[in-house]
Amino acid sequence: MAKGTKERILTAALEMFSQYGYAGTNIRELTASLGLGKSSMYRHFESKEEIWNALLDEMTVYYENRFGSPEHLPPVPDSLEEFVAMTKHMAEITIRDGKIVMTRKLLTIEQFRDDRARDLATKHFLTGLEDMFTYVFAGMMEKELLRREDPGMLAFAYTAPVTVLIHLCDREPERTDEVMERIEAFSRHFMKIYGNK
Amino acid sequence: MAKGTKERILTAALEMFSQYGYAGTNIRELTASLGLGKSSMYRHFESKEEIWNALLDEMTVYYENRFGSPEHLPPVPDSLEEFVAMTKHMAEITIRDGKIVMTRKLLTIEQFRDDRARDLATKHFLTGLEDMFTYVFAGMMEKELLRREDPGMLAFAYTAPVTVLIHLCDREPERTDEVMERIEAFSRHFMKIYGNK
DNA sequence: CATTATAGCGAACGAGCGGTCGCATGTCAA
DNA sequence: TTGACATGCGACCGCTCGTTCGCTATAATG
Repeated sequence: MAKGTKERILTAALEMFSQYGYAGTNIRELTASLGLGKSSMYRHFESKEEIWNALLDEMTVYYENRFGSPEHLPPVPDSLEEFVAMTKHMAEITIRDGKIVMTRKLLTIEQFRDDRARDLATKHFLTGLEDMFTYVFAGMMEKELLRREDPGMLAFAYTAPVTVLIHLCDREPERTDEVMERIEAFSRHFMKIYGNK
Repeated sequence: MAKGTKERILTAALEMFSQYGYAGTNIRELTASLGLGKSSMYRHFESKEEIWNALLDEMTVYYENRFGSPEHLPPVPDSLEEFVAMTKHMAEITIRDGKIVMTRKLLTIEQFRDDRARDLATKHFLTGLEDMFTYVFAGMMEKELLRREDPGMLAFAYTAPVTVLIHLCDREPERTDEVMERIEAFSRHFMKIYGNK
């Protein structure tokens, strides 16, 4: 009669949904992976769909905490080298943290079927990072670290390639190290192009 | 006894798989959408999975034709403006052609479940365009249109953002016009940054 | 101690799944 | 005309799905 059963179910669901999709996941396997009987799940959720909705709720909250408010903006770096280090660190987290990876995979898989997943996908994969880096680049321009350009365009030009590499990593995790190197190399290239001498 | 039944089944399958995924699609609905009896499908394919494999075969062939051989490389533009026009035209096709869109969606949805889909996804979303534009940018550097940089890095920095926008379009097709404008704006920005005066 | 709520279990249910079977029909070669 | 083959159909089969049910054991409440 463990207290954390509901959370364990959600974790297992995230794991299976992100691998096989909502339709490709069945309750029996899900509960079995927790050493739980099929029917016991229904003590905690009304239906399979309620699990799905609970997961999307979690993701919405997570997104709000991570990107939703100004106080969670990263500090504006004081040098180009610091920028590279900071973004490398952020990429490291976003690629190695299993829960974040699974969240991304889930949104990738279900974006065409579920409207909430669709909206979250656009935020997670595009606007979230874009807004954050628009702020960072604007700050770096203030500090004369970067040449004056539209910071929004720069944010897009920077975050989109990183996003593509992160997706590559989700797809082929055995290439994680290679991807991390490419992210760093791209960051350096980007700073070389846009940085003030 | 239409001759094209097999092809019609494949088309309908691509349509449904790309929307609901392989697991979320059932044969009854698929055949019904063609005005065909459920069992008639088995005259043309041994199983649901054989349809899936046939679709992947088609995609592999399509990829080979589009990106696989040197003779399908685009001409190297003679001016920065020509580059913008060319890429805009390519984007237009890739975004508006229903079959290409569905292929992309299918690979997006199934990339974590099926190894062949995974490999095709990496090619379609990354290496294909990258190789093509590495060639284009190298050519443009020869013609002194672009400053001399690693053409591979430039290809990545250019194609990845375009890919992200195309994915946005797959997810929210009502934003197609906006996305096309962003692609053009990004292309111009890119030429402004890397182009020789 | 008695009672109630909570959280687990296996059996079973109806629906829907992928797939098979036997039969009907149209086409075409002999 | 006949026989063989290709293509269609609806009925049906066995299985798996999400879900429900009745029951038990433990924990909390008074």
